[in-house]
Amino acid sequence: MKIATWNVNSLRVRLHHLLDWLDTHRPDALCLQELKLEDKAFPEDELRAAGYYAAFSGQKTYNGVAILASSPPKDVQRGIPGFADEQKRLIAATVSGVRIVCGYFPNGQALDSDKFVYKLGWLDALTRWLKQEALPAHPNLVLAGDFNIAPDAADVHPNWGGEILVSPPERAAFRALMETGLTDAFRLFEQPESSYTWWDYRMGAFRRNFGMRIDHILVSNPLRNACRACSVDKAPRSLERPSDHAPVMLELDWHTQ
DNA sequence: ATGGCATAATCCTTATGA
Repeated sequence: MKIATWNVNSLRVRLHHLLDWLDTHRPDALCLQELKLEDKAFPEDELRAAGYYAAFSGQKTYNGVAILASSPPKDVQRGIPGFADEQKRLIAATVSGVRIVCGYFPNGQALDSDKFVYKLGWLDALTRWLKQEALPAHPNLVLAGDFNIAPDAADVHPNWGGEILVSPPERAAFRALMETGLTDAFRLFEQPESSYTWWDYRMGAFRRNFGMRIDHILVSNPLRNACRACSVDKAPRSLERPSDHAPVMLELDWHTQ
C-alpha cells in the first residue's frame, strides 16, 4: 500500500501536476494540503475520472486539506474534535483499514507572533486528541502532511538563518507528538544527505537545494514493521509553475482490509 | 541569503506563506 502527502499550494493551479503524478505513482491514498479553494470548486469529477475518491475540507484563499484514495474513504472527520478552528487544516478518514490523518500545520510566522501561539495550541490539541482518542480507537494510524516543522538539524540547510520552523518550542511540540507512539517513517530508512521537501520560490533555492524537510509521514507502532520504503519525490519541483513542496511517499507492506 | 517569488482576492496593492 502506498500512502503519500503533498502540499500542492493551490489545487486549482496544480491540478494537472497532480493528475500526472497520480497517473505515474498510483498511490492508494494521498493527503493534500493548501487546496486554497472552497468545497464547491473541488475538482471531484477530474479526480474520479483519474480513479480517485476524495474527502475534502476546503476554504477560500488559504488552507484546505483532502484525502484522495483509490477506494472510498470511510468515517471522514474534519477538524480536531474539541478544538474550535475556522481554518481548515485537518481531515481524517479510513482507507483500506488504515486511519489516515492529514494535517496542514500552522506556519507560525514568527516566534513573537500571535500566529505562533496558535501554532503551539493547534499542535497541543492535535497531540491530546491523538493520544486520548484517535490512537486508542485506531491503532493502525498514519499522520501525514505539512507539519511546518523541521524536526532536526539534518532537516534544514545549514545556512538557514531564521528561527521559525526550527525553534526549540516547535521541535519540542514535534517530539511530544512522536511520544504519543508515532515514528517518522522517513528516518526508518537510509536517505540521501540533505533531503528536503520544501524550497523557497526565491533566490533559486531549489537549484541550490536550499530547503527544509517539513513534510512528514508518521506511523503508529503497529504499522512500523510494515514500512518498506519512504522517499521524497523531487521531480515535480522542477516542473513549470511547481508547488514549492515535493511529495513524500510511504510504501507499506499492508494487505488491503 | 528571507528577499528580488507565488497565490488569491482585490485592486493595481495587500496578506500570507515557510
